[in-house]
Amino acid sequence: MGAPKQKWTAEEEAALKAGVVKHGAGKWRTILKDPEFSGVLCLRSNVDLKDKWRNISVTASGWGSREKARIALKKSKQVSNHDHNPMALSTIVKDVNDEIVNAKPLAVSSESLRIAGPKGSNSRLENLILEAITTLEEPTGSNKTSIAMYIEDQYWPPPDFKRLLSAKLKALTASGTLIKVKRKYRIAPSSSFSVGKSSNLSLRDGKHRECSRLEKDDIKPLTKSQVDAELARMRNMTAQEAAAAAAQAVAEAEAAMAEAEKAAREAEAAEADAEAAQAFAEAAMLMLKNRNAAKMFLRDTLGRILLHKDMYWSCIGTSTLSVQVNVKWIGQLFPQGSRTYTTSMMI
DNA sequence: TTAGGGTTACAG
DNA sequence: CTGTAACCCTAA
Repeated sequence: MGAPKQKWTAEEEAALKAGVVKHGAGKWRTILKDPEFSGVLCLRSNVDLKDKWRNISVTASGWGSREKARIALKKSKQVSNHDHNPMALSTIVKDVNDEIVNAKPLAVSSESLRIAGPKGSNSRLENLILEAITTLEEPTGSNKTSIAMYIEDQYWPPPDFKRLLSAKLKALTASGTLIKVKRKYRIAPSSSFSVGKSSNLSLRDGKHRECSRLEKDDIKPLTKSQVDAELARMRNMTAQEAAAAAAQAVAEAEAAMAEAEKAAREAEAAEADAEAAQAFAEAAMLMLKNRNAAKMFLRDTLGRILLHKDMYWSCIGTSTLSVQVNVKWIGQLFPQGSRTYTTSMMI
């Protein structure tokens, strides 16, 4: 009953090889998460990568470990390479790697879009579909075209993707994961995906660990303390470093907002998270205010820089900074679909 | 998560 | 029917 066999495209195979060159064979999960490859390999799981690599190794060398047992019974006619060598690929692959990077430098993808599925066992495509429907937030559900457009926008699916999508949508509807009404798909209420309970959105490791639990009680101090730390560090920075730090701050905001988005799915938490977003805007403002170099940074870039699709840093006149956070994710509670928080400050 | 054995779909 | 590639199962 499974989905039809999904043959590997040349692009996927090239991406896999490039990934192995970059991270090493066996680091399948790492390769999959690498933004450089995640677009092309969006429909593949780590196990898929592993299996495909095994196939490649077998056919390329005629000597894969899987083949060893069988080869004894079989032909001895192959005159080619003697020892097992995925390495032979590495030189070839290096070029392929570059090709891919140049062909489509996937915009260093926003982590916020990556929503971890409820379980790892779901196929990649299934997760993408759920992610699309969730993100699109269409009240009556999303039709196949919308879902396809979302996925194509975020990733780099193979040519036959549409067909696979149709098959998968059908299967998910049949299994009750999705509900189909008038050619539009919604996530079934019972699906654990829509109830952001145990899903763990993986933030960049280390210092952000505190972000991974955003409860209404600790979110505010958390955001501020983060920024305070940034502030302390920025005291001795050059203009460029300050600019980088500002960008970093936005990245952290993005991560925080991604977390908030998840929490916001529970109606009660939504308002608290909105406050958190505003708190962050204020804290970020403080950071910029206390740093002259940040002022230069803003001026150099014409006074208005889009740092994030939902966060704007503006320069009003020559002495006032404004931070604007557009909170879309509480659209379920607010009919207009979004709410904007703005704070301004003299610098 | 990964490695490796097993199973299934598909092409020739 | 046979071989191969994709997919599944599960121990570690």
